[in-house]
Amino acid sequence: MDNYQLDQDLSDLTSLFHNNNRATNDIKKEVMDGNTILSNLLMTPPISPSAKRDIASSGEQEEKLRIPSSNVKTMVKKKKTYNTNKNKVKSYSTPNNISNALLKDQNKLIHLDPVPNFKDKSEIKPWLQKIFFPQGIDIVIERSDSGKVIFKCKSPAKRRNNASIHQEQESTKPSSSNSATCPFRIRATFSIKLKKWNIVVVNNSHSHDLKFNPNSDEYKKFKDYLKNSDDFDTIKKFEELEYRSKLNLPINPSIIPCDCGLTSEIQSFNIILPTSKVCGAIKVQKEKKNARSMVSSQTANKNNKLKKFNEQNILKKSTQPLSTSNTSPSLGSDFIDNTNILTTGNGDDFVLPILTPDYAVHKNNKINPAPLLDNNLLPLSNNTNSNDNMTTDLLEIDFTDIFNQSNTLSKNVRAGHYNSNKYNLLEDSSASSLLFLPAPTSLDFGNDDDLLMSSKLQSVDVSTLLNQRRVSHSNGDNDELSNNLDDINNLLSTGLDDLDKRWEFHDNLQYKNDDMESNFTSSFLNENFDFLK
Amino acid sequence: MDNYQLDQDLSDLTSLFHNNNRATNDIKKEVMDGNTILSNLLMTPPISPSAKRDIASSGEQEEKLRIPSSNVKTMVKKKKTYNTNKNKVKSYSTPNNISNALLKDQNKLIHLDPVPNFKDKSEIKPWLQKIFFPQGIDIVIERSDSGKVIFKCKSPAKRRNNASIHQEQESTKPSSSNSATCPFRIRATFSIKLKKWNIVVVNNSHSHDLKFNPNSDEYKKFKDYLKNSDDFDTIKKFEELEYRSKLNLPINPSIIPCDCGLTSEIQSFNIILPTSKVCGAIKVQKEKKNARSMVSSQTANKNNKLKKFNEQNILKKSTQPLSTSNTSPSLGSDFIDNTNILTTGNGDDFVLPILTPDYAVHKNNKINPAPLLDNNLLPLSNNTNSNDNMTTDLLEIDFTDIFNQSNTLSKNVRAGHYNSNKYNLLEDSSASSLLFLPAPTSLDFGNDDDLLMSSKLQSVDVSTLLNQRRVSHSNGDNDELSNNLDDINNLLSTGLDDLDKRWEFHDNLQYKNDDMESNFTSSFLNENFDFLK
DNA sequence: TAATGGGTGCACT
DNA sequence: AAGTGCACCCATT
Ligand SMILES: [Zn+2]
Ligand SMILES: [Zn+2]
Repeated sequence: MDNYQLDQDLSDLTSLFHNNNRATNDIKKEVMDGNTILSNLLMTPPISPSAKRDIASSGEQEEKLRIPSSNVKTMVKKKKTYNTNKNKVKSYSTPNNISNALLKDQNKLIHLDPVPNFKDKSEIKPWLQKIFFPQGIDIVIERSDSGKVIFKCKSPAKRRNNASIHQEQESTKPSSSNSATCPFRIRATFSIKLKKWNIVVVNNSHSHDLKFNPNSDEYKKFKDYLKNSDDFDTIKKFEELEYRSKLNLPINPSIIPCDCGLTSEIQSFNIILPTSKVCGAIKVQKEKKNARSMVSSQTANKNNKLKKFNEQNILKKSTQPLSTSNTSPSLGSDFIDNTNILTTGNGDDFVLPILTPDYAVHKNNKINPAPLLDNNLLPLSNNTNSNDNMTTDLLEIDFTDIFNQSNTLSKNVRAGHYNSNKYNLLEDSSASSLLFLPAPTSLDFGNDDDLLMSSKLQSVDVSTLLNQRRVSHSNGDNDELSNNLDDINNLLSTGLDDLDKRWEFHDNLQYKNDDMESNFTSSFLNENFDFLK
Repeated sequence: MDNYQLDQDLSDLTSLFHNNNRATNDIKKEVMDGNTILSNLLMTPPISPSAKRDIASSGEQEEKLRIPSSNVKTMVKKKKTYNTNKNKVKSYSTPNNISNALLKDQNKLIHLDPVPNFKDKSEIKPWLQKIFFPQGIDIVIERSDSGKVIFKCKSPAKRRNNASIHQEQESTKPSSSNSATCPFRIRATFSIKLKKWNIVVVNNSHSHDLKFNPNSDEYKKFKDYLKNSDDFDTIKKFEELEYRSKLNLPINPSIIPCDCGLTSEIQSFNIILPTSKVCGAIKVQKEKKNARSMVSSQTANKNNKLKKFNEQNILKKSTQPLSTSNTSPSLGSDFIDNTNILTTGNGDDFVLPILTPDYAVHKNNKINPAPLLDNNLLPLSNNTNSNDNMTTDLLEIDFTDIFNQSNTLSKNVRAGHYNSNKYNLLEDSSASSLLFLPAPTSLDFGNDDDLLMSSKLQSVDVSTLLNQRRVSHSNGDNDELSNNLDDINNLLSTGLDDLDKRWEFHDNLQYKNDDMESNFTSSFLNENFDFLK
């Protein structure tokens, strides 16, 4: 999965070492003489991946280092590791509370509980999509069988449409941010004893930004499913989500019901930017267990048993999973009695995340906008999406209250409310999670040169979001206009409070925008956010 | 895929560096002081994969080494290449002549012509399997849509079953010879205009040995297909092929009819070992064309057209491709008038390849036997395969004539007949095929230290085959017996003729065998090959 | 279906 | 030699 990246790592580390050797050539001389082989190894210009594999795997790094002969088809000892997640700390989350868990438990297993009593394997994905689309995570099935479904997230950076002709430059393609490298996984396994599906978020981290994309194929299929399920409530909620996304308004995940039966009221609207990058994830080290008595693998026909079970019992595989059921996954009556449920009590003091707007900060300090927002962009036009049969008039939604509310409550975050939440039910694994950043009790910007606003758990208020939104709304061309941040900062100054240094960008920061968008931003701000002035 | 291994490499290299630092601590002292950052970096015990990713992707390794911040996305330019095969030299082959073409045209596109008028996409694979199973190529579909099917070969080296318990050593797995790396491809594309399927062998080379494996899943499915098709002729032929394979007898590809309508009589039985490694393949270098006028990609909806065509016309997709048809792909009446057909005339002087027995020679001079031949091994037992309903009694087959014939005719190869064949219809592209080895006019063994008997086009006779067969028939355990080659050579001396040096193995050559197999070999030889004495 | 990890055929996009 | 969603597999502990 990650081999290109790791390959890069290896060669980069190699050249690090190499440069290190050269830079301190005199001093290193004797060292190199004492380690001729290693040095030679690092001096040879291109080490092929396979050659490097051979080098690294040649023995247990005893005393002598030897250069492997080429063309050797060495049998590389390679051991699959199993049960690597057994050592991970478990956390539990209700589906409604998943956004908190995703933020906090980045190196834990997050058990989703409760889950509906799925009648069919195909019902799991839409149910999860209801939860994870608002989190900006577009899930697809990576692998499945009769008793297991592994979901991964379908990250963006896909095939680009070449709009311009005579394109001398090749279409750039991010080499390390495709979905294959993203470690995020959700595992659903069916327990025949309990006759229920267990759902666990396995690797809660991402190699890419999180952004709800209403144009994705998966989302379209998901909407079709909702229509076929006559789940009008969810349809309505997702229309709101969609609209907010196109306006880059803050997204409140709680607007989507999870159908888990626990519709705990969400009372706090504090806004938190979720981390968009892998930040706290520490994969559990794979332990080498010495040979213990091996059980004979008599479980070979387990899948067959499971199939038989499915045939004889409730689960019936449908050939068209997206159009099968009027059985919308739902309602408390479907639930199995589960005494293991750990809930967060009454759900008070939840800190809900919202999604970062459509942008990505790159190392070279360019802000790359996400591709193409369609022409539904303008909020007050009648140019709504082509989805017919919708029951809600989106123009009737009033976002002002939400903004006021979040703007107000975000101050509670700074006042320390954030740390008073009680959703961490198990012990914190901070001992093993060296990279984990605790939730901030005060906002803390501008002290991170390269990261800009990502990579940290950050509490912001609506003005920040609007500011980001402005930056993010370019349409993907290469024009680079220098915008006047001061205007925006002045406009939003009443909302900045004590957060003055927030938008002191790097000197050489460049970001993209276009005129239409700028105009729209200004007028939109003027029309809708008088309270900021 | 390989990230665990590369991960290992990285940490191994890290600890190499680390140990290096410690072992030469005094000298390194200053170096480390001058590179505090790097050293610290390497000193921290567990570098998480993501952290390593971040480290490696930090810029272009200029002069200063700095610790990069996380979350940097580097954009790597990567260009898809299209029409890479346009520059390849085309050759044409009838299906019956494919074995020649595969041997000779290793860096050409081999157009198969004629092909039947397939009623359904699903008919293509079985038809190709009839051709390529006898070549030792187990094809699977890599990708398909309504107008295209890409086949690749499913190479061996799969998941091994662990026979022994308490296996301290991990299951070894060849790291570079899996099917993903084998370049061999067959492309079938449907032409709407001609209303026919065109089939082209695209990359005629392999990264592995070619060996017909009757135990493969694909072959079992293929046999099921044949049964459902009531194609008794083919069933019979493949039973013979299967039996020969298990006895490691030479396989004559012509025994399988191709149903192309051209049943040209095969008259020559010269035996040639096909190359088992990538030897003559030169992949066409992907050319960078400077910006030329790009044609607008208006072919986006071609697939839709094809689908519509398929719906309106003959092609109907069946949901169960292996059990659909009594329409066995067959017979001249199915053919479309095709004026482009290039044939080989009367098919005289064809040099037919046979497959190497079940072995693989590795660089370390160990002969690794192919996995597990089942208990059908003994030729004279009634312990035939569990496939019922077969119409032939395999025990009635007399192999002696075949051996005599091939033994006799193999001398024609040495006499120069081999080069007199006329099947190369297009101009030879020897200018661009630097690695292509012309067909040998005399046999030539023992001058290849490492490759032993692979990587070259070689003509052998039956005694060689028997000898190889003996070596190959171990059953995969790790015992290494030293066998007495002299006995075999004496036994077969009358067949060796002028080929004396053939079995002078390398000194440190070790090969595997077991007692049962040795006994079987001896008795089998004694009973059936009196003519050799 | 105990839990967990992975390979890969192949059709959809 | 499209990339990938997904399912049918199998592996180890
Ligand atoms: Zn992800
Ligand atoms: Zn191959």
